[in-house]
Amino acid sequence: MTAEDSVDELIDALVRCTFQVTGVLTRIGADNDMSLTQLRVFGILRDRRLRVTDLAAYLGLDKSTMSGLIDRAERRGLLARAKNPSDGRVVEVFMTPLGHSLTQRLDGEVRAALTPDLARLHPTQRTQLLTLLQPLLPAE
Amino acid sequence: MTAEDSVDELIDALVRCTFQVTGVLTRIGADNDMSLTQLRVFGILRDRRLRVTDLAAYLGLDKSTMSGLIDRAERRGLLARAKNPSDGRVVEVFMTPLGHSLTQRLDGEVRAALTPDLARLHPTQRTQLLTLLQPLLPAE
DNA sequence: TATTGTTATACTCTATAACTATA
DNA sequence: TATAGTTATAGAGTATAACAATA
Repeated sequence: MTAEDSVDELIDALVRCTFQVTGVLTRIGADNDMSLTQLRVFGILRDRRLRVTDLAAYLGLDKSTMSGLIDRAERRGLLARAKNPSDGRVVEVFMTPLGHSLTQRLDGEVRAALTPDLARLHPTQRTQLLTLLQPLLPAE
Repeated sequence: MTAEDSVDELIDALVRCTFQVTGVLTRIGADNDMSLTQLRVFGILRDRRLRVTDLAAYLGLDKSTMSGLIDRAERRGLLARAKNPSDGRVVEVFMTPLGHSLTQRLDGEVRAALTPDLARLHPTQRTQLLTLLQPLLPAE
């Protein structure tokens, strides 16, 4: 097997793994009336308050798309908006207590769903996997 | 660090990695007017011809959703439908030559996008990663 | 009656373009 | 003028319910 083949095979596994994890996230989201995108938004806002534009850039979405996403989450009491006092154009977005508690619950469900598979790896292997995934993660 | 923490940390990396790869797939799909779901459909039909219901089950979608997805891809000449002669209710779906060539091109783009990251791993590490991902892949 | 697939409907996600308000 | 955000619009993705055709 050539080096190129080994990369191709790995990419194949990586893509299938991605769809697998995405399936888990999508299912758990759907059970709670949350889309995959909403899940990402909540993951990002867990420990931050961001402006609409920054949030959109983070997710690779248009500002207008963000407006809609925020609208719907705000209507459900999960997110809130606040005007920035030093620049009247800016709107900051952050999670409400309800949003935080939902996020925590969803995190628990995701862990519960994925832990059984990962538990089949030895602790040493888990450490290895964590290390090997680093090159794929977004640069800081 | 406890064993549970190590699993949690790994799940975190796995989810971030998933969003990263999903971002690559979404971007490449969007450049070719293909959604993530369409990409999955084409991945599945690469070497198969499936009935509408089986395709829906495979993707975890409703039959009616499949009808719409197939409609749009058929209108673009990428997929085709055929009646099953032995059961008049069944419709089989398969890729056209145009669909196949598009799939090949997209595969190339995905490889080109992900290879640089993976090339930063040694061949030995790539083999390790491939092995460690197996427990996460859907059972045969 | 049960199964396969489509259609009608409604809602979310998404981008583009046009707009308002602020700087 | 430029930037931040919203709104109007249009199309894709999604599920539910109702339907037609076949078994």
